Amino acid sequence: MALPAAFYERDTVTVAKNLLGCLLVHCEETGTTAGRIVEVEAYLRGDPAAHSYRGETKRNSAMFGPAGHAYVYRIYGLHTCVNVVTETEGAGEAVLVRALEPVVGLDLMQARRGTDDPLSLASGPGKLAQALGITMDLNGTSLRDGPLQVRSPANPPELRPEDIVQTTRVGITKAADLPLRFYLKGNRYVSRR
DNA sequence: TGGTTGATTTGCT
DNA sequence: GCAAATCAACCAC
Repeated sequence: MALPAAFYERDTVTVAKNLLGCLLVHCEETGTTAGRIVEVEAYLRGDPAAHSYRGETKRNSAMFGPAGHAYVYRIYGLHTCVNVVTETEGAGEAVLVRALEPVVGLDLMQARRGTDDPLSLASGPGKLAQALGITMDLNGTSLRDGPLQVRSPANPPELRPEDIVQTTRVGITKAADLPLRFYLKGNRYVSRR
């Protein structure tokens, strides 16, 4: 089921850790695809690596919108990345979803990604967006009642603190030393170890 | 208004 | 290991 607004209206690191194990679901006419979130990164206020660092712009405006909505952006002209907006409206904080373990609609994901290897379907921010068919028109939409949703699994497995690895973020040049990346320990679908 | 830049992926050396 | 692909947004002039 969809998560309550209060889930997102907490400090971003807490939300990031609690998103691990949740499902990211995309429902559309073509079919439904979904995956379990196994890797995330937090982007905070005052964080030089965050898109919100220099204030609100046309591109990052969704990051300053209400918590529980999506911030979707395009990178390198060809890849799309998905964020979960957190904290309070105007904070400019979000969690980047970096990897999924494919759960629903594997055939559709394989067709979109052009590969059969389950380990390559969604093990990266650009890959998972492509696998789920996420496009820029989902930018700013609600993750609680829109076509793209975050849901709690039917039987949430118990997640202990020692099951989560905390380390530095991937692919950034600024604030590269901050330990704001989180992933499920030992999970084979994370983007890199 | 023009030059620069990525929260990436892929394929080739 | 490294470079290309590819473009909208951003920022300095």
